[in-house]
Amino acid sequence: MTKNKENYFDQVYQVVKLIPKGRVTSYGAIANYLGLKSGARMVGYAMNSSHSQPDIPAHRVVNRAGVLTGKHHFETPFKMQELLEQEGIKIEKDKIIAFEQHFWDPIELEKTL
DNA sequence: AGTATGACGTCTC
DNA sequence: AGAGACGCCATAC
Repeated sequence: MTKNKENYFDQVYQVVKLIPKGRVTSYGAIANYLGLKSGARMVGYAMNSSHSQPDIPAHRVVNRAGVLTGKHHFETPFKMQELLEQEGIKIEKDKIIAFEQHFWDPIELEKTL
């Protein structure tokens, strides 16, 4: 398979789809889980490509500060905040309140095993 | 084909 | 302690 580019792009999609409802994670957390400590940018960029994926809750992925940096890439800049609020997450000034409280890390998956 | 930029994060000065 | 620059891999022009 020469064109089988299972980049960590696909890995990111899998992890993002595994994010439990009402929980959020950060780009760095995913990158760290995949082993890319500095590849946080790629995680976010993968989200940009997430338009090719049907079930990518990109609204559950925010930056390290819990800020909805990518909200502008959604259907509407308010869609991201709306989706998060629907899951019980409060947002203020595009920032998640009690971010660490809703923070979820893919590492917990293996840790729970 | 090469350059520039990007939904971030960490290191260094 | 605050500000600036770099790194990561891929896509776009």
